Order: sequence, then structure tokens, then C-alpha cells
Amino acid sequence: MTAPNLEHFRTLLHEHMAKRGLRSTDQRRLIVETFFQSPNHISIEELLAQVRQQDSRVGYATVYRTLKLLTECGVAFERKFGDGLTRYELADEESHHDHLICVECGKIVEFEERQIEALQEKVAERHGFALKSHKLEMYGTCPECQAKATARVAAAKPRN
Amino acid sequence: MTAPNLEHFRTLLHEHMAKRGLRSTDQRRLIVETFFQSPNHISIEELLAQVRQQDSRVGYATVYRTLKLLTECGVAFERKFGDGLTRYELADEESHHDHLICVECGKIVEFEERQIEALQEKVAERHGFALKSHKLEMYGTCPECQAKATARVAAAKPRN
DNA sequence: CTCATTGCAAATAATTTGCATGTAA
DNA sequence: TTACATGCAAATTATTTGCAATGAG
Repeated sequence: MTAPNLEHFRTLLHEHMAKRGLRSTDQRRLIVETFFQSPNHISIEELLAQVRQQDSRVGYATVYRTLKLLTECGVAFERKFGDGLTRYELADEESHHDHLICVECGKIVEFEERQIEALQEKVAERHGFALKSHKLEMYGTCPECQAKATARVAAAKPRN
Repeated sequence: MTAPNLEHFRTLLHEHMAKRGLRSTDQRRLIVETFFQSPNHISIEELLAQVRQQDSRVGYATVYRTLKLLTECGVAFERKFGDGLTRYELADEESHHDHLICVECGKIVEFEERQIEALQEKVAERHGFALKSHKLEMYGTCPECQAKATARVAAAKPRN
């Protein structure tokens, strides 16, 4: 849960760009820095809205292209949860986390579990896979929504 | 790895349909039975191709609608791996499995790991979640693609 | 100068929906 | 007979791409 090391990611990105002769533009810098300061699991829409608060002329395509760039150089991860849109998060390996998702309200809770990670490595090894990344998502009802459900039942069927 | 209990799923579906006054048509039966006999992780395209071998007049929309029906009544699960399409699998809780996915060739290997499942329950409990389902996907390089990569490197840089 | 980048609009791709017609119950 | 179901084509949604103009190195 420590703050991510943004310098590391900036370096990764710059190296990747240098290697390919890509250029550093106002839009790219703005999108990247906005992404760095956004909450996790941000969508293109949300990110574009943030970006446009600084520069209203940035287009969708540029955000898509920049996020693809970040994904390619290992700075961001793409994630698809149940809703139809792709969300992005910092590829922060150091504090790698998985997700608990509430099927009622859509809330996303992050967690980390070393033992699970260790077991994953064992499984991959057993199948001869060289592991690059993983994704563990657990779907269920969060405490709040469970309470609401209980309240609904109580209201619908009052004791006489 | 035992054969799934199809009768159980047929009952689930019939109950769901009865409850809602839905009807049993030739197309639905054909699509459902084809789905039951298909390999796991089938896409709409693939399923439609199979279905059309029996009845070439079935349309996309009907397959989409039927798979949505199966998903709603808990007979099928929707899954989105990296490629842009939704794949479906039997919601076979008994033999619940997770996935190892090769990032080179797209191969999907299923596995089961009781200890991981147990730890998942513990994590959910810790956060007060009532777990419904989960999804664990591990991405890496399969043994074959690792071998191919090694061969490529050897060819590109021969020892003199 | 040269070539990558941008914004726009048009193109794709996957999925959903409206509607006239067909058909279980 | 009464809705539900179907097939088609059109609509929607998310994402990608072509292209002329712009701008970084």
C-alpha cells in the first residue's frame, strides 16, 4: 500500500520511446501524468474527462493510443471486468493486488495474498509455463449490499 | 475431470424457463444441446458454426439470446480473455477450474488447485464478502513457445 | 526537413435491438 | 389465440484506423 514509484515508470516509458524513436508531445505527457495521478481501474472515458479539464482539445484516439503505449511498455495493465469497458491500472508489481468485486453495487476492493501468489507459481511450474502476470477476481456481495438485502427481506415480510 | 451432470443443467434451465413463461423451441434446444457437447471456452462464432451444421438458418441473434439465457439461469459462465471475444463455459461448480493462458499462441490450459480456492474463501471472509464465483487467470509462455523462442535466438545469433 | 503524432471522421468488431412474421402452448 | 421467439437488418458501443495538418527532434 505504499505510494508507487512513478520515477521508475517514467524511466520505463522513456526508454521504450527512445528505443523506437517515439516523440514526447504535450498530449502524451498530459495523458500519462493524469493517468499516474488517477485512481486505479480508470476507464478511457474517465481519463479523457480528466485530461480535458487541462486541455479540452485532446481526442479519444490519442488517449487510446497513449494507453496502448503504456500497456506495451509495461507501465499499465488492461483489465476487463464485467461491464463492457476496459479499465487500466498501474503495473505496480511491487504491491501487486487482486480484486474482490461486488456483483450488486460494482464496488472493487483490492487485496494482496502472498500465499496465493506462491501457489500460482507452483501451478505454473507444474505446467511448464513461464509466468508473466496473473489476474484473480472474486465476485460476491459486499457487506453493505448483504445488509441491504437483509433489510429488504425484513421489510417485505414483517413479523406479525 | 468427471463428465458434467447435464441433467442437472437441463433441469435448472427448464425451471428458469417455466418460472418466466419462456418457450422451448427447436432453435433453443439445438443451441443448448450443441453448447453442452462443445469444448469449453467456446465463442458465439464457433457455436453458431456448429449449430448451423444441423440447421443452417439459425441466426446470430438467437445464439446470443440463448447464451444470455443460459448465463442468467446459472448454466453457463461468460469469460473474457485477452482477445476481443466473449467465450462461454459450463458453470460446472463441481469441477471448478482456473486458466493458464499462453500469451504467444493463445493456448488455454485448465487447472484446479484446492489450496488456492481455500485461501480465496479466507480472503473473502476477511473482507465480509459472500462469494459467488471467482476467476483466476495466469498469463505466461507455454513450454512449446518457450522452446520456439529459444530456437529463434539460437538461429539469429549463431556461435562462430 | 523528416517523420511521428494529432484530431477528426469514417471504419471495424462485437453485441443488441426493432420489427414483421412464425409458432409453442 | 396469445404472447413469446426468430431472423434479418439496422442500431449501439467500444475501439481502431486513414488521412491531412501539425509539430518534435
